[in-house]
Amino acid sequence: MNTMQESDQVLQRKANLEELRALGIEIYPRRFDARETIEALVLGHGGTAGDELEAAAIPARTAGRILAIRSFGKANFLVLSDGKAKIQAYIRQDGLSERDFRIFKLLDFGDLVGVEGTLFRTKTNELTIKVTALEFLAKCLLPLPEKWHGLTDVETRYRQRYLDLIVNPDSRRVFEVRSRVVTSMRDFLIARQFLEVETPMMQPIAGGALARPFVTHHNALDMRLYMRIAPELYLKRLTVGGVERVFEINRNFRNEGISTQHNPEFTMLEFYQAYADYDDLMTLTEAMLQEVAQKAVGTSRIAFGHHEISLAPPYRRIALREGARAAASQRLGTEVSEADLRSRDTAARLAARLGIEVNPAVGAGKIAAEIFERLCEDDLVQPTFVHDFPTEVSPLSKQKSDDPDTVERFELYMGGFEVANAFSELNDPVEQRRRFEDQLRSRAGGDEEAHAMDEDYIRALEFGMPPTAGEGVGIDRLVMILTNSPSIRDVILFPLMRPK
RNA sequence: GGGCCCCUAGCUCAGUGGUAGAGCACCUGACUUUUAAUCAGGGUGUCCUGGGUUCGAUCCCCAGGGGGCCCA
Repeated sequence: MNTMQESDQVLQRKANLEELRALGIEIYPRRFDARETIEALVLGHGGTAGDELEAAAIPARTAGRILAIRSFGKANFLVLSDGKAKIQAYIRQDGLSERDFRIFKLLDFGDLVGVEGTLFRTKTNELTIKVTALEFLAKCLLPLPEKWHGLTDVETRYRQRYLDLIVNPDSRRVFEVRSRVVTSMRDFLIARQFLEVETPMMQPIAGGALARPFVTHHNALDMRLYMRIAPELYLKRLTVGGVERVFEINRNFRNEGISTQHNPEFTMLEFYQAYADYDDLMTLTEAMLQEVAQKAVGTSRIAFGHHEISLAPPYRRIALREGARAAASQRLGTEVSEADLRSRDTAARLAARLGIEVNPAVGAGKIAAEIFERLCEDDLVQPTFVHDFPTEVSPLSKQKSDDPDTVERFELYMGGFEVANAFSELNDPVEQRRRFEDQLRSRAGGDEEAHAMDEDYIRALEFGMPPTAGEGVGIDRLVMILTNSPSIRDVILFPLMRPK
C-alpha cells in the first residue's frame, strides 16, 4: 500500500532493475518503433490456422505489459497485454541472443517489454509469438494484484484506476462503451444539424438547475464565481442569438451528497431545438437512445441487474400527478384524487400519512413531486417518460396552455433512476421574472437549492427566444445502464474520494 | 446527516484474549509447446490509527480515519 515501506517484492524488483542496468540495458528507453498493437495482431491472425502461420512465417513486432510469466527452464511463456488484447510470447534460450535471454531472466510480472518474432500456434492452439528479440521498455517496481481474483476492492479500484485497468478487462470495457456513447450522441446530433458549443463552466450566477453550487474565486477580478450546475441558461442565450439547434457535452458540478447515483462532477448532454416542444423531444430521445445503445453495445436490449431493459421505442408515458395519485392510493388503500395533490393542505396531509416529511415552506407542486419520487421512482425500470410536472418545481419550463400549475416537462426514468430531463422552454420574460421571484422567496424560506435571479438571462429573453425545447441527458447514468454498472463510480474513471 | 457492515501479507480472504494463517504472488531448485502450468523447499505482516480494560489486545470497550450498502 505504502510505496515508502519496501516489501521483499519491491526489493526484489529493484534488484532485478539494477542487474539489468549492470548489463548495460536502458531501463526507460525512449521509443519502440515499427510496432503493431497486440489488438491488431489478434484481430489480424486470431483466425489463422497453425500450419498457415508456419508456412507464411508472419513477422510480429509488438509491445505490452507482462501479465504472466510461465517458465519451464528452457521453454518460457509470457502473456503480454496492450490494455485491449492479450497475446502469448514464447521464449526459448536458443531462440534469441544471450543478451536478450538475460533480459528475460530478469523480467518481473508487470514489466513493459517489446518483442519481435514470428507467429505460430502452440499444441493447445494458442496464437503465440516465437520471440527472436526482446527489448526492455519500462520497469514495474511495485507488485501487481494477483491473476486469479484480480483487484476487487472497490476503494483501490477507484483510487488507483490504473491498477483496475491493468488487471480488470471489464473495467476497460466500461470506458470504451462510455466513449462510444459520447461519440454516437455527438454523431446523432450533428447529423441533425445541431451545433456543438462550449459555454462557461465558471459562472457569476449558477443557474439552469435547482442545486447547490461549488464556489470559487477569481483573484484578478476579485470576483466570486460558481462552478456551473448546468449550461442551460447559456445555451438558451444561444437560441436567442439564432443558433436554432445547439448542444454541449460537458461537466456539471453540484455540491451535494455522494451516492451510487451521484458524483459531485458529472457529465451531461444538453441540447436545444428551436421550433419544437417537449413532445418532439420524447420522439427524438427514443430515436437517440436506441441508436446510441446499438452503436455503443450492439443491442437495444440491455441486461441491468436482474432486469432486461429495452431501449426500443416507444417508451411508456405517465403523467407525474397521475403516477403519484395512483401510487398513493395503492399505498394508503383509499382513493386519492389529483385534486388532493393540487391543494397544499390535502397534499401535505397525504405526505404526512405516507410518512414523507415536507418543509412547511413548500407548496403543493413540490409535495406532489416528492410523493412521486418516493413512491414511484424505484419501479421505473423500463424507460418511462414521466411528464407534466408541477410549475413550482420547474422555474424554467413553459406552462401548459390550459393549466398554469403544470408545465410541459418530462423526465426519462430507467433502471429506477432519472436519466434525462426536458421541457418546452419558458420564453416569456415577464413570466420568467415572476418564476425567479418565486424562487427567491423559496430561497428566503431556507431552500438552498432554489434558483437565483439572472437579469441578463431575462434581458436575453426580452429580445425574443423562439419556441424551443431543451433536454439534458445524464451521460454517467446512461452508461451505468448500458454497462450494467451498479454505481456511478464504476463509470467515472476518477470518482471523487476523500483523501486518505 | 442517520443506521448497518467492512478494514489482517503485494492481491483474494480465513482466524484467535496467549509467538498470526491459507491460496495466488514472491524467493531457491527441477522441468523444451505451457496457459489458474506442475513438483520440492522458504512466511515476507504497523492485524487502519489512538486510547482504555487486562498479566497479556489483531480480537473486548471508547474515540478517530477510510470504504461499502441502505435511508434522508
